[in-house]
Amino acid sequence: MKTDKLERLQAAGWKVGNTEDFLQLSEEEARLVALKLSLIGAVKKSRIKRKLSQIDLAQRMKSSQSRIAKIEAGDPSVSLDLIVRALIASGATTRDIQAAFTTNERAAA
Amino acid sequence: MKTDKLERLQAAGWKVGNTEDFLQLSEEEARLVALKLSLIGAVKKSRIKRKLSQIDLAQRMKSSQSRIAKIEAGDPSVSLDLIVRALIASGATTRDIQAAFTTNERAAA
DNA sequence: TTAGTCTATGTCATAACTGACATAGACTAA
DNA sequence: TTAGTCTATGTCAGTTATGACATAGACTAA
Repeated sequence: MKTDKLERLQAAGWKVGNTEDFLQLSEEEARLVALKLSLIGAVKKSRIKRKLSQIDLAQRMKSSQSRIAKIEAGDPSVSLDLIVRALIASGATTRDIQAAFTTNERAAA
Repeated sequence: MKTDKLERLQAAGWKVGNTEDFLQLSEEEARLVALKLSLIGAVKKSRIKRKLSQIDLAQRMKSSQSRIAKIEAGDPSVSLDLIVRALIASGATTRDIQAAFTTNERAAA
């Protein structure tokens, strides 16, 4: 764990002893969430760019409109698999997907 | 669809009329599979690089050794979520993940 | 040999995800 | 108003993914 974060947490009154596992996990969890959000944004951006309605995209990937809405709303029931499938189906290029990751990197830094 | 691919498929005797949806889907499916494989490779590479056993990595991400083995074996029961979580837990940097995408891009080109 | 470490594979109950459906809200155009 | 299009949200039965466990194989070192 990074020292500055550790200090901030300790200053906030956190006991940072055997809770390292927990903190470590949180940081990784946060990274995954940030990544998902980034990809979700890319889905919506790509869909709009191609002038596709949620129904259009749903048909392309053999899903349903409600699921597309949930994807874009960041619903917790949506898997990373589905997000990426939507991204691909929406016509996003590999470069677009990479860009989403890059955005994620900036946000995490 | 790209013309060369279309021609290859037609030459192979495929009827490329109203089966476009199917072919389109296959192409997207293939892209997802390629992406997964690429990330799987990155997981193993990152794990080995950090000298972690499958058990070590499993503990880091609160999973099990058998699941790590399945990830690396490309078992169909493994989700993209789990692969990416393993990748993050293995200590892979965002740059490493991006590199996996780059590899994928080359493979798809 | 024996023991230890690491990885692979199968199974299973539980948990998580999915598409489909209903329904509602926002907005636009007759 | 009315109808149409698009999106949001809730529910649910069926499907898929999960961790845990057992077990086996490969390899190394005593």
